[in-house]
Amino acid sequence: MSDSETGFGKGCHLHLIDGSAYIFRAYHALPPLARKSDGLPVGAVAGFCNMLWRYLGENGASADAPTHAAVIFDYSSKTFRNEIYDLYKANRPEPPEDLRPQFPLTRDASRAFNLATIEIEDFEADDIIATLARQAREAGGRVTIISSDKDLMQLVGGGVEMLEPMKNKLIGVEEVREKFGVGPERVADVQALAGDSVDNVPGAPGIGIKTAALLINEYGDLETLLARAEEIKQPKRRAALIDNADLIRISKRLVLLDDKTPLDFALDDLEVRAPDAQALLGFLNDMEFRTLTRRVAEHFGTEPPALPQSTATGQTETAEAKAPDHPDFDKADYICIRDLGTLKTWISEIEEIGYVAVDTETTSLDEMRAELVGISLCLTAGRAAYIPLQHRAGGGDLFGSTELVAGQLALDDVLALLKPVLEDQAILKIGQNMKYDAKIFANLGISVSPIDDTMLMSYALHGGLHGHGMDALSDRYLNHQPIPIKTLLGGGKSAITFDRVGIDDATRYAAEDADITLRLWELFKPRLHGAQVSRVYETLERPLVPVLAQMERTGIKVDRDILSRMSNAFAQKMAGLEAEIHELAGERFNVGSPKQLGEILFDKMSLQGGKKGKTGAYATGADVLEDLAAEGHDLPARVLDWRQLSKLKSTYTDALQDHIHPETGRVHTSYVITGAVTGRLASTDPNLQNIPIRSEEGRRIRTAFVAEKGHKLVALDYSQIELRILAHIADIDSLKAAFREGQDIHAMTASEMFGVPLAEMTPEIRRQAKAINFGVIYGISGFGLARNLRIPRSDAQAFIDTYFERFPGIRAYMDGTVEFAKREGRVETLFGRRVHTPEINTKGPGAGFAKRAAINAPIQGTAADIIRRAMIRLPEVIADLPAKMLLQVHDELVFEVAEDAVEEVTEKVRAVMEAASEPVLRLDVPLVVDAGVGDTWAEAH
DNA sequence: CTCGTCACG
DNA sequence: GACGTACGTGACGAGT
Repeated sequence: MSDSETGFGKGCHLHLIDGSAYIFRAYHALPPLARKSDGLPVGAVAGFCNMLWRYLGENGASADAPTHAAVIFDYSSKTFRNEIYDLYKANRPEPPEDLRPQFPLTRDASRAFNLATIEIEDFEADDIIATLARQAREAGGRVTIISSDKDLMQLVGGGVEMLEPMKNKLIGVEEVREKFGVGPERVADVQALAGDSVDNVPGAPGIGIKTAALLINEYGDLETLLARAEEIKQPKRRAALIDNADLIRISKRLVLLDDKTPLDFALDDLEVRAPDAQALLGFLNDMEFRTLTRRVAEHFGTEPPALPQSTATGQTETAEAKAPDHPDFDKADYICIRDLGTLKTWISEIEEIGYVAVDTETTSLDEMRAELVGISLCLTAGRAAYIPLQHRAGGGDLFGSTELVAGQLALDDVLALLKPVLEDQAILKIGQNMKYDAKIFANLGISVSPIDDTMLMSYALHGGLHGHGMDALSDRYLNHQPIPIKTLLGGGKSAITFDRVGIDDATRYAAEDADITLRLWELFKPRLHGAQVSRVYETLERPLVPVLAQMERTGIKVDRDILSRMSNAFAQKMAGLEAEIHELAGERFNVGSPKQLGEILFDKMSLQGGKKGKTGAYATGADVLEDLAAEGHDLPARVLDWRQLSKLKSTYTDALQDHIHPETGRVHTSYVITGAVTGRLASTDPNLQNIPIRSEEGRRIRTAFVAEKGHKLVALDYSQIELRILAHIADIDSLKAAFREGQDIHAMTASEMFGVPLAEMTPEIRRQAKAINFGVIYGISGFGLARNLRIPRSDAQAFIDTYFERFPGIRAYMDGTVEFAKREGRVETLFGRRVHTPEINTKGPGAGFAKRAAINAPIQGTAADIIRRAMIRLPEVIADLPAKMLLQVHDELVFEVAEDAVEEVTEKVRAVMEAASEPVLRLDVPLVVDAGVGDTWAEAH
């Protein structure tokens, strides 16, 4: 330990930059970029250089500037940890091909910036960082580790802190505690227990960070815990620790950073040096980074060197222009409006500007039950206001006070002033998930229009890349973490509603939401055009908001008595089955527990079946039980019956009753526009898109969905829409002709493939062809088809080969789509909706998923776009008819129609649906819509 | 709070 | 050459 004999000491500040993490960040954050002159991939290098330049800019002037700094890299993926555990990081994908040649270039870049550049064979960057941090700490200096790697959190404390580079967030002991539930010195213990699937650290099965922290806090440290594992009360936990003690100890050695890495230099060698203009400019110029070269040249007051050739423009610009925004939220100017004068001033300003960001605070996420508590507005970034309206005193008497807090404007007065603004066609109302706010205002007789929605803008721009909730968007695009609602409302049983939140807290929270919304809007709005998704946003996303809001508020009538009677019947049958099952098993157990069932079947009765998956539990899915039942075992057959009833009862007949609105007597689902990456909607609370129909027993549940007296339910659905779209996209003449002639498409496929004339078609052959047709839409694989049809894999593969031979255009479509996705990172529907496929160029099973998803997305997505177009047109078409649109189930729309108008409505809706792709898109195949009418949904289908 | 299971298109 | 796979969802109970 002679390394403290250097000049580094008290007053010194060492920055340690995790170079490898920077590279991966840069690589994934930026579009692929190649050097113009020779095509060398340099996107990650460009991003890396930009980061370093920004880093130097931010730190050079700061009072807390580092005196010493180094960039540390991983030497290779193999380290001493592989000696301890050969599977360490074994499932880490290989770096992408176009990244590999950039690794040495990033070292060159780091040196060009005159930063000490360190990598050591056999040791991870983390170990080197740990060693340097220890040395600096022992010498009395301070250390800042610039990285987001959670492993490094072990090092925090005693003058060492971390800086999360993207969010610019400091991580100290408190933040580590927040993340791991223990202090930095025990982080490795928690990691050893919890394991890490990314690095393939085994840990203890069934124990995550939460449980691990709990145990470590109770027993002090890992060794004590392992020594006293017998004392643990929970049998599963106890067993997990005792059985895996060795693995846990190995895990600890894997996660524990080695702060004794042999180094052949001293801290003093890391002293910060100004970059050498010549060297840096030379390197940047070599890389042909035009913008950065110019910027750096300006900084040094020299001329940028001449480029190797004059054409080096284009892509480099776009890549380098993507510096994240850094709005300063600290300066935010938020007010609370408590008098009408101030409100009027704000309103005149809104009228002048012509737009405003709006957000409502309410007592519930369910718009049908929510009460308005307050409204926030934002005019310009940083300037926002909150209008408290219905805050109530918290605590108080046992029954919950209903007293309004003083100092709030009267709801009616405020709405009277705001209604003209919210309904003014010349004022754009901007929201995040506007459907919610629009429904709240609709409850109060206000029809908000026109609107913009930042959530939908993000969906159009970034579908497939990430979620579109406000927290995620703010974090990602504004580098700002909004106040979590949990800090105001608490969690779990003791959670309060927003009306019980203090007005000061509410103002900070609500005004911030409107502020963030406005900032996101300013950022996204101009990007829509550049990304060529303006039309998608304007014609497929935004106009859907009022349509869905109306459908959701209308709801569908559900007959409680029918459900209740079915629930009782199911309960009786289940009890009978349960008794039989216990009898067959020879003991009582919870039939609903896959774990207990697995043990009964495979341990006690020793039937054939294997362990599965990460948790080590037996698989007891329907396919497994069906196989066992087919072998003549009664118990699994009974369990299958029991499960069906259990599902129907708990998910449908019981749960649906709770969703019947007390006042309307109807069920009001909520559609999530951004719910599926393909453009499909998702339905929640309750999900009305998965009401049973395939089994006779389940189908009866649809008899509880009824029409109002004097009305009928009319259901219209697209016939084979996805196969028709496939025929069009892949341009398959024979399929297109079959659809034009109205043939049975599965029979026709079977006939083509197996050479059976249509007249001699058997149901079995047709069934197989049908499975293949579906498989094609899903991105077929021999394995998948074999499993679906329960035939040998070789047979399935032979089917697929025959299919592709007969329909070569389909294979061409698939290959072309995957090719496009690999090149562009996304696929598109026929209407231009973009679905990103970030995983497609990775190695490992993820790429397989991404490939099939890429094949499926244009088909499923185009179908979704078409029904969206129909839904958007329909309100106007049925406006003067006694008909309401109630539900959408992907390819089906359900209406409630006065009896005497059924025929007219059906034909008008059918016409709109069948022509929904036009005039933008003229399909080579007809779209056919089937219709059904009845008193209940079961009859209408 | 995650997993297995199963309902739909 | 092995691996692990049909696409897209949401809700429930069990178990921790």
